[in-house]
Amino acid sequence: MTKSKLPKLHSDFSVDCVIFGFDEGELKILLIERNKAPFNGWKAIPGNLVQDNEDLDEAAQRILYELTGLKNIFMEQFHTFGKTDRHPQGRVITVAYYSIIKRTDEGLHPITSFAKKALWWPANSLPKLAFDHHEIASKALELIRHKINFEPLVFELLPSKFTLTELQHVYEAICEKNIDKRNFRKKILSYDFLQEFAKKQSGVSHRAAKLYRFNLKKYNQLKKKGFSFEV
Amino acid sequence: MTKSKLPKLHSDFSVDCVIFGFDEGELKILLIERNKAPFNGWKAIPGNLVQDNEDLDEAAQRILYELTGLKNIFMEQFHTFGKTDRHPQGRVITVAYYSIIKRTDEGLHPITSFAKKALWWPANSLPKLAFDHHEIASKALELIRHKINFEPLVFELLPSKFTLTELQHVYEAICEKNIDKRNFRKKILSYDFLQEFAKKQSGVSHRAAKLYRFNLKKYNQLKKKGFSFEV
DNA sequence: TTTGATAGTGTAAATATTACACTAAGGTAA
DNA sequence: TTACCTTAGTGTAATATTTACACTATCAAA
Repeated sequence: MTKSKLPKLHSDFSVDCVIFGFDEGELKILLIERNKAPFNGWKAIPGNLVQDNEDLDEAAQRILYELTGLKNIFMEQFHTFGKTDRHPQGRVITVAYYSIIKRTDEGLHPITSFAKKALWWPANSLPKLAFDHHEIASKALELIRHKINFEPLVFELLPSKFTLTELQHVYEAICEKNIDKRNFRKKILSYDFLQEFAKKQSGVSHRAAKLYRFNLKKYNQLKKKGFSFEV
Repeated sequence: MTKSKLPKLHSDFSVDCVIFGFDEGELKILLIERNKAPFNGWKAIPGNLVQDNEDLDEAAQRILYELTGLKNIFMEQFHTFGKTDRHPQGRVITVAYYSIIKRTDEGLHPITSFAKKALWWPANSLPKLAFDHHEIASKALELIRHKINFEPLVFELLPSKFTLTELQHVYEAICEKNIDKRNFRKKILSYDFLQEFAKKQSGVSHRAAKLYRFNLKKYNQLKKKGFSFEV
């Protein structure tokens, strides 16, 4: 059998995008309300079939945009879900992606009619979800709870200027534990990848806190030298 | 549109199994020699198409067995590779699994004619491989180099009775670094999940070393308490 | 000018990590 | 039977990291 006579193979598979944000002191997950069978009207993780000419990463970008309006979100693949009965229309496996972003409500609306709307939901109390999306969301949550201790994910959740207390609160909310304020500050500042702004916080009715930004360049330099981030 | 009238979806996708073993002081990877187009005669990671009625994990078990004769190997999914042009016959994504096992040559032979033979190859100097299997193998290697520091993978590579020196050598070979003997022993024994046998090593022409075994139960107890393994 | 709220800071004790070199045991060969 | 070769097995002091813990500083609003 020569190469050119081999039978053509065809596949249907999907990607699902688990997007986390942080707001009102808690971790949120981005859901859509489906506008299409199966599971019409159900809440779901934004996801859809991959096109034939599309790499998986590209598909994730396109699909997230079409269903939620969010663009240029860096997502990383974390698991592929493939139970035989996970999709009522046949054998469809799905490659799940995750990302962590600064929560925004601007431009948060579906571009196609596939979804009725897009909405943020508390990650700790998921509603009933379409397909096996509960399993997918849970696995993503577990993953970021672990990763947050070794990678600078939290800075994706915060605005570009933040106070150390805000930073600490994000850690505490996601890991569900209390952290000693002095030790936290000592440690995070010792890494030397946070940069102080000249201007302080304003508009608060108490002593204004210093504002910081995350210096990715410095972080990467440190990382290259074998430095290991841990909170 | 009601659920029952939805179009049937069909998929072709594969799994690939990256299996690591340890022998002659170095890490080995299990390859097959393909006996089928495309890439007839090439070396490849054992892998094949998933059947419609098969979960991914089951498929990995079946395919590894058919291509290499190995049975009941616990494998874990680690990444899905999905470039549009990765398969000459069309759009086929592949879910890659990895495992780490005690190297064996008994029963190491293909069950089906899909593979000419199965063989161990040094993981650090991969030959030319079919498809994108070089990328898959490299990613798996990177993964286990990282995981070995946080999970008790090494005990999968060793016989059930081993000496501390043997254990140390596995770490040194995989991480490509030297470890201080006294510090290594102090640390690994302090975790208290190694159990000493009454009988010592035999058949060596020097002082016989104590034999140990890995106590998974104890390890899991410690892990539950929030203990974190690190070498 | 007092009050309330959060920012910001230091130290001592405990623990973990590192660097480092000799003696012990057992088999082999002279 | 002794000397020797090879690998097993062990301890300590110096340094670095982690933990626990409580008060003063600043600012705005009342």
